[in-house]
Amino acid sequence: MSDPALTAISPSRLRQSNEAAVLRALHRFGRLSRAELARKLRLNRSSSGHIIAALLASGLVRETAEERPGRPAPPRAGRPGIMFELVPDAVFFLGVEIGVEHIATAEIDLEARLVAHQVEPFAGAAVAPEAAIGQALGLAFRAVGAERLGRCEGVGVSLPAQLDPGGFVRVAPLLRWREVDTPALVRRALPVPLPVVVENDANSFAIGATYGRRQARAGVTLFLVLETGVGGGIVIDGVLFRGAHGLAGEIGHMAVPGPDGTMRNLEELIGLESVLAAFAARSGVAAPRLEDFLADVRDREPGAVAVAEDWARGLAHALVQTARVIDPDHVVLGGSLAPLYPLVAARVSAHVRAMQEPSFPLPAVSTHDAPGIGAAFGAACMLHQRYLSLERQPAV
Amino acid sequence: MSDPALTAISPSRLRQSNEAAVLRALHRFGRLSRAELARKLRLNRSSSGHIIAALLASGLVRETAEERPGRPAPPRAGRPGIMFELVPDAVFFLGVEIGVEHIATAEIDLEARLVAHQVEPFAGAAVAPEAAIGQALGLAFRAVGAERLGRCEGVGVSLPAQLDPGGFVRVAPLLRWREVDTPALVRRALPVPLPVVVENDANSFAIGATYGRRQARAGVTLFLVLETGVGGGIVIDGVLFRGAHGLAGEIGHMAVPGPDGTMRNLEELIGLESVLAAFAARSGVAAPRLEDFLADVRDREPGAVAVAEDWARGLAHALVQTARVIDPDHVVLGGSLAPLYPLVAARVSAHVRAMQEPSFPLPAVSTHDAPGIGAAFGAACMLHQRYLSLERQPAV
DNA sequence: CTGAATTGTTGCCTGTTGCAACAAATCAGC
DNA sequence: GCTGATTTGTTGCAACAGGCAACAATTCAG
Repeated sequence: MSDPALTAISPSRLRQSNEAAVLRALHRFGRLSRAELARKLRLNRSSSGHIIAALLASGLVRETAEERPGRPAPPRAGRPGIMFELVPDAVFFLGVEIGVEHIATAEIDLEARLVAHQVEPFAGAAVAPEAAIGQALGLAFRAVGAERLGRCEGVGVSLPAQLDPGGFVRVAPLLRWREVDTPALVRRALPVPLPVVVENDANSFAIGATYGRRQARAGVTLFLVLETGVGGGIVIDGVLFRGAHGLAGEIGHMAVPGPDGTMRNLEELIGLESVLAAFAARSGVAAPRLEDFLADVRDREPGAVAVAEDWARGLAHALVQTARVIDPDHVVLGGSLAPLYPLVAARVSAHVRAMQEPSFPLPAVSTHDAPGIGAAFGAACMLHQRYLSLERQPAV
Repeated sequence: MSDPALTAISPSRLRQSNEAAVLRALHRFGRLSRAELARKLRLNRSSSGHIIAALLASGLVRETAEERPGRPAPPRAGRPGIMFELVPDAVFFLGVEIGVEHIATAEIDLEARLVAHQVEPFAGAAVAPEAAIGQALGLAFRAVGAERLGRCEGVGVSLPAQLDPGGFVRVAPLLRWREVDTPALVRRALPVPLPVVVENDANSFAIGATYGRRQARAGVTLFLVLETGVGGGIVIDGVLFRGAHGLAGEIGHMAVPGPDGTMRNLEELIGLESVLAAFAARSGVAAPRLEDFLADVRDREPGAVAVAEDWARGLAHALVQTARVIDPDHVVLGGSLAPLYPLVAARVSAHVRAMQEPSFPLPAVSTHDAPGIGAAFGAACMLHQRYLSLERQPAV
């Protein structure tokens, strides 16, 4: 309700905001001295000293004893600074992914590094929202001892659903949910009050992939999750762009001309099921597995190569159409079909170049090998990001 | 260079930021008392009193004498508040558009209302950058008396060019510019040092159209400029989204299936020249004017209607593809072809609905009647927005 | 060993907001 | 018309943040 741009800052919020800025800087640069912090944040050395003292007292930051082995500190005149770093296990964040076939959980520390994860089979469409959330949170908190509970600073939930900005589920066809006040259910299922974020699975994946790669934090990055469906998320300068209805980047149903020239849905063209079906038709294998297809492409079997070529053209078309709209500088491919990309990268590039005028700047395409818990990891990252943003509020 | 998210706040910046928040609130709500301001900005009444006192002293704000006639203030217990409002002519902002065929200027006041504008013919492609900028700024400042010069708080320049984030022109084919350090040229041509912003014409138009309509400030809005070319800009929560290379929303070269099913460039399909050419072919008129075409569509002449139907399908396709990527809640059409939209709105909607699954949320489409100075107005608005943002810096 | 450079600390200062109390101004009800 | 309730604006004081300048501590270069 209250527009953040229309909120004034009070001195206490100012301190909170500056402490968060120090935490962000430490997260980004690893270890810094008071003087370096003062320079980076445009503070006085005395002020950064005060802030460091407060963060030391709260246990979020500590002095680093040993020098980093990799960089032996170039000799410089002057008194050497005392380096500080985040205390990784001072706090932690949980993420859970409620999928159609499995539940995944992830725990990350203050440095946003994965410290624990679990995957468990799950009959998504057969479980009611309340039970599903209870099961997922139960799995996540089971691994957390009672003595560590107080150090949890937030829980993120990822769902294959269309969500409004507050996390309310409008409709989740794959789970057969409809009009579910997920945040309320999550809060009720929590052992202690905690900040909660509920987000779409593709968007969660996008944030998680951003957190995993430093260079993607600046600029505009499009993340695509290539499974049977094709999901997507957009991250702008490290912040998730949801769109008006949380559907930004969801290009799975984008219309793309198929090999025969007729318009098709993108995921009918480059989705996992369609690709395997096309491979089956061309190779004669009855129910091929993805690995078989990838192996055949690697071995340049003509049938597989033809299917891969169609895939490359479809992907290229989607990339070009998307680039025209959001002008990204990075595209990151994830999901189980992502390993196909390196095998046909040259073909994709050729198609892209053929469709664009030469002066048009092209995004760099890369793949992200998610270990199957990408969405849960990303959901946890959303709370890490929030914790390091101005609002380190007590609870929601 | 310095990441804004990594900059701490000092008490003096805090005050500046809170003063700007008061100005933004007054711009948005028109007139407010100290107590109302304190509630909206979550400040103490005493603090808002101090801030108002400072703004009164600087002449940016004044007491409003008479009650607003429209709303006769509902009777309420308690001492009535003293209302304040912006002083419109305390400062002003200039915008200039350097086009291919004309130069336009706009002057807006502190309330972002247009107070003066000019248009002058101009041989864009035949004038060197330095001379073009000199001519445009000369026209803009000629209307400003020497005694008002000190109240100018910024100049925006709009160009049909691809620009990097700093306003440096990479290439402007229509003007035949290449690698031009426009901000430097503008600063050199200014009579006094002033904040300067240089922006693409479609992006300028987008910001200007946002400023003109209140409800568009929140959410995601796509603006399309329909001329011979089709330009575009995206505004997210009132802030221009440029993309990685300033090309976000530039969907003119998006591939769209034409009436015969083959893929075509969007602007070859729905651009002004193509539409008039198709109309000429169908109607037999040699060199039809746009008004003739619109009149024929209105009169339901079969040839014109057929052309309009193709246009509607092309536009619908572009809208659907774009909606899949950025998920906007508003689409605003501008440019000389915009008046065609209301005549075929039902057809566009029908095509859009046919291409989307029913659950997909559709953006509301509307038209914006730019008086020919949309880009210049928008360029000025960018400086207004900047003035009301935290950074009210002395000059650049 | 000396000088230059850099860091961290320490008082003191300025400036901003928050708080509480109070006077002023209005409405509702008797 | 008067009283009480309510809201507003003002005022003095307190709390607290960061800036500044000076100083001691520590290191390197010559």
